[in-house]
Amino acid sequence: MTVVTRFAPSPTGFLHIGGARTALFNWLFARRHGGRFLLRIEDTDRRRSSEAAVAAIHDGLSWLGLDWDGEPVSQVSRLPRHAEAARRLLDEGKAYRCYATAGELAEMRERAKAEGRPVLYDGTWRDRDPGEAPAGVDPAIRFKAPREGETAIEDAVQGIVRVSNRQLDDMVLLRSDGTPTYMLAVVVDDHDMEITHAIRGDDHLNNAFRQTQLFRALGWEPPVYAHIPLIHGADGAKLSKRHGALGVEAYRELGILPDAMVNGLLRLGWSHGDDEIIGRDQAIAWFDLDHVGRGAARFDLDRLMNLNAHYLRETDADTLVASIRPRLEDELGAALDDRHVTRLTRAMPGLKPRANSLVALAESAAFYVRERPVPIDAKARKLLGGDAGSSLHALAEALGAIDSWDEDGIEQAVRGLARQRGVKLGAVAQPLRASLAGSTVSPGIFEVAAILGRDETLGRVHDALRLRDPAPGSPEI
RNA sequence: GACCCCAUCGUCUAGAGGCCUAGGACAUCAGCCUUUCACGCUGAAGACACGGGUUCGACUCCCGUUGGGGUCGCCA
Repeated sequence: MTVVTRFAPSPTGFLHIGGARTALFNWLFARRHGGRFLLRIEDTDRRRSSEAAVAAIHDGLSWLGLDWDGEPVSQVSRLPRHAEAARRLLDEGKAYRCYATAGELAEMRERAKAEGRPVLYDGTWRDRDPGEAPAGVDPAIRFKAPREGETAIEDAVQGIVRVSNRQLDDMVLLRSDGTPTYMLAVVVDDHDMEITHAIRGDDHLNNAFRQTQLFRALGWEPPVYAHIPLIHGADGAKLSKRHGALGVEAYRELGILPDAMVNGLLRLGWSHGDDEIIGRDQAIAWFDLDHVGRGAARFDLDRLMNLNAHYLRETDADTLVASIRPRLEDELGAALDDRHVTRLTRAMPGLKPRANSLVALAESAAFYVRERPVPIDAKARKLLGGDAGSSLHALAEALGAIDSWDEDGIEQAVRGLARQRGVKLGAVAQPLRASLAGSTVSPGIFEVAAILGRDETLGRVHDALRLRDPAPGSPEI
């Protein structure tokens, strides 16, 4: 039997991390078993569905690298099929027409609530003579659910879960306007798409009972259900759009790498012993339903950032430069040329271990490609004050005398200078850093100078000197 | 309210009756490394919600309590 899973979001907003994780688990499970992973857009509620949301879901999945098999299925397109199933049930006496109005239903619920009974449809039209149907009212089609006994599901994550049939009422299959409800549509589509495993959020656990009944009534076998716990917000409540939940694109904006996101989402609810860093291929090889946790988890940005830092370090320089290029050009307001790109590429090994996101990486890389004079921040200016002047003069001289402009040569020159002046290395290295990076923080300063090149380095040192002692008439920096 | 699910450090988790003096990771703190900041390394602090059983022995099994979450739509 080929494993077939599906991700079935309703297109009412962006793809948030809960949905992303559900998609990931389904994708992983399908890939693990060499099966198919399908995408189905549950858009039977036309009023709340939007094309933009469908696009956002596609974008989100693509960004995460969760490729689906075949064309996405739009649930509305299958309306005739759904109606057909409802009609069949009607013909077989397993469903009936219900003429209750919205008002009557609301009243019914009020009453049940007041009397402390379960809030369920009371089945008024279940056995009522259709001849009593009020004129001019379009009926909804309801499922004739079993009233005795219980319904059980064997959930791959939750174990056996059973509920008394008295807790389940006659759900609507077809609305009075003839459109199918979610319950009917999922069952028919899961069957037609030959879904073998339905991995979805815990919030669907209760639906599984009704869906199982429907499957049986239609003479079909339900898929294996696996209800995974919801991801909660920092306050422990359900993650929802109105709850400040972020879409995956928000994490992309934050400079998170897809691999880090996938790893982070994976570890939220699934584990493999003490392993924390689990790459995509490893995840496919290892993923199973047995190790999905049963308790709800909260999403922790710190952990994600740590993972992101790891994957950042694993990424090669060219890819990284390409990734931060748009941000950099945006920041600089100018296009980068080949010289800049070469510089950045050489700088990546030094920059990578200091960044935990593409945003941070771009920020820390900016000084490499800024035009002179580079802006000097407040802390760096302090380093350039006091007696840094003579150090800088001496530095300019020593650097100017270097034969081979490489990291070793520069280090020798600068260390030699410090020794010669009887000061600690920091006394000359820090002013140099401030001049070159415009900041008190940067990769190793010999490396920075080597990558910047002799002319740029000396130019920036002289800029710093000018900043200290502006020559008459020269512009303030 | 009814029904369903869940419950290990602040957070994510390992743990399938003795391997637990409860392990790992993030975060926190201290130290090392060091030209800055990171990275890295070393160490510290930090949890089995509570109460009953079952058992020679419970984090692990059962029951209850408490707490949290979910669902009760002609939404999905």
